[in-house]
Amino acid sequence: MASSQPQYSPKQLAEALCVSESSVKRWCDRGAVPTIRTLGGHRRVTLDGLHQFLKQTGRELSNPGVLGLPNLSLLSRRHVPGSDDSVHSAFREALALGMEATCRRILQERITSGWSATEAAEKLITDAMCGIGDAWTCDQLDIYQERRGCDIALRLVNELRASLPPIDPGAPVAIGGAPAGDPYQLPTALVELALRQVGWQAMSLGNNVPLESFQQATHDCDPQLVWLSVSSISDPIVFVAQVNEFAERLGENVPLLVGGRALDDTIRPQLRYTAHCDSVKHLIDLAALMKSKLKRDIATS
Amino acid sequence: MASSQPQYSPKQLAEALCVSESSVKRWCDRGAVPTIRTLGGHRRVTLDGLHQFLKQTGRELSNPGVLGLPNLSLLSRRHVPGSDDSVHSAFREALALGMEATCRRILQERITSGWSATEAAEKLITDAMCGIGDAWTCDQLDIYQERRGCDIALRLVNELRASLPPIDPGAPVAIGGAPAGDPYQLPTALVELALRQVGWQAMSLGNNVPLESFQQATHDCDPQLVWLSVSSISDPIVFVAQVNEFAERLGENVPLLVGGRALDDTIRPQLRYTAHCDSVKHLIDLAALMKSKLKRDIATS
DNA sequence: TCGCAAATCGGCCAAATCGTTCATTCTGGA
DNA sequence: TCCAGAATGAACGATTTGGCCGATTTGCGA
Repeated sequence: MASSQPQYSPKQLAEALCVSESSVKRWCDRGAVPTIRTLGGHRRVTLDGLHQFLKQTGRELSNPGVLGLPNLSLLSRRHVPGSDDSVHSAFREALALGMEATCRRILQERITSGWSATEAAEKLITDAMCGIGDAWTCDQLDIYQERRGCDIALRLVNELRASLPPIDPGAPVAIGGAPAGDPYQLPTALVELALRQVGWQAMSLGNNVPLESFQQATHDCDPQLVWLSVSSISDPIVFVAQVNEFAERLGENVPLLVGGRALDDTIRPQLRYTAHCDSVKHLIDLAALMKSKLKRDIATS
Repeated sequence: MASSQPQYSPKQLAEALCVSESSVKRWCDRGAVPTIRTLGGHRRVTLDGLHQFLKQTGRELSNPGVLGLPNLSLLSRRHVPGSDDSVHSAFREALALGMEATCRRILQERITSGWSATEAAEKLITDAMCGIGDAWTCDQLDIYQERRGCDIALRLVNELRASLPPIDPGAPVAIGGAPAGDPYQLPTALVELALRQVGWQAMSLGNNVPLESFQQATHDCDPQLVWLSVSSISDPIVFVAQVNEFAERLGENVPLLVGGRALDDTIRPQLRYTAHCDSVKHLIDLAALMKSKLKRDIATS
């Protein structure tokens, strides 16, 4: 997360929230607002603490300006439906120009206005990378801009990943990645983020991992779920054969989720898999379902 | 080895703690922060003293970057680093097994015991990745372990990068990356980290970037320094020709630093470049030198 | 080694914040 | 409708904080 963490005094919060200073102090003392103290005993509230408070109480800053914060309600998802495009294009442009701080800010604003980390990341990043890819094939962008954009996006995803609450060690394990010949890191990183957010102990093996190595990893980690993110296929025939062998060995008990833009209508029918996901949203729903099913199975056994 | 502990001034602590310099001075005088004095009476706080203060008051650095410390609580400081070798092998093993938290802890202990972020990262990570590479070619490790290790290491480097103080917008610009056919992201990320730490506005273009795209980037960004990190070469003849053409176009005013394990004695003599760096340490020294030279040039012009 | 710019010193003061108390307003039930 | 309990907002002296100042020290380059 951002290295600089601003802090606010009760008076500032009071003005931003349009309540009295006394109330803010009481809320701090009651524990509703996470508060730290200076050595002399003055209350200080970090930005994280403020966000936590706002989220838990469903409150909004009626006057964010005094804290130097952007007006979140204007970005609210339901309030400005038509602004999606403008936000997306702003993000895409910033990513192409290597303006990492701007990208991070847009993503953060998206999240503070009610999107989940996964939703915001998927929408903004996949859209932007598609757009950059298109522009690149049209010679409007240079290769280095595409590469740099990938690096920045990966950093953002990793930051979101780090900001998630710690994983429950008892949670079911999921592993996955991108197969050999697939150089894309972002999709599998997004899948990992999504699964972690819905409570899986998800671990991405990375990109360009041969399916034999998936098999070894499955043996080592004993997962309850395996995903395969496929953005690029070098040899379709070999790919289909290897995936099917892998699926065969996985057996019935471990579901195999596949997805990715390389799995088009010519490839997909030839593959053995448990489910195909068109989007991360789809994946999340499936994963949540499987998690609760696992829980039931354990409870009944 | 870093023998003497780093020391911080009240002003630095103030920024890291998000309080005023006056308050830090008062806290020092009150005895809350263990303080030593220079002969002339200036206050200095050692890293140990800082730890003691943070632990006793249950406090965290809200802005650790300005002290060159990683962005994590210093409370969990178990000071049992052991010998260099044992630390290295522990890190290597944790990386191979995907134990990200352990890796992060070892790296941070290294930094809080006086190493700079760059030094610690280079020593631990390059050593570990070499070791993992060796074990992999010997069939002791699986491919997925190597890929996962790279991903984790890259995350760690990016976390250190994020914990650095914000870049001075007036600082000289440096760009660089790994050329086409080179799939390694870590080396160029480490170089970027190192340059940022010594005050450059460094931006990595990523891996697998064609030299033509380097040229475009040079045109777009107008850097004062360009680096080329080469860990793998597909076609040596083409590579040499392209690097030399690139160096030619760069001209005299923009130094080209090259490095990486692929530049062996058969390749290097054929290349045009300003300097070759055997290690990141070497690179840091050179970059610091060039930065001060730039400063002088600007001052005299 | 010397000189100079930047950092730090100690002290001072206005403004902010502390904890507390009390009057007022809001809320839900008899 | 009335009342008791809870939350809010305002006011108080005591304490802390943050910025300012001229004098001194430090660190770096010539």
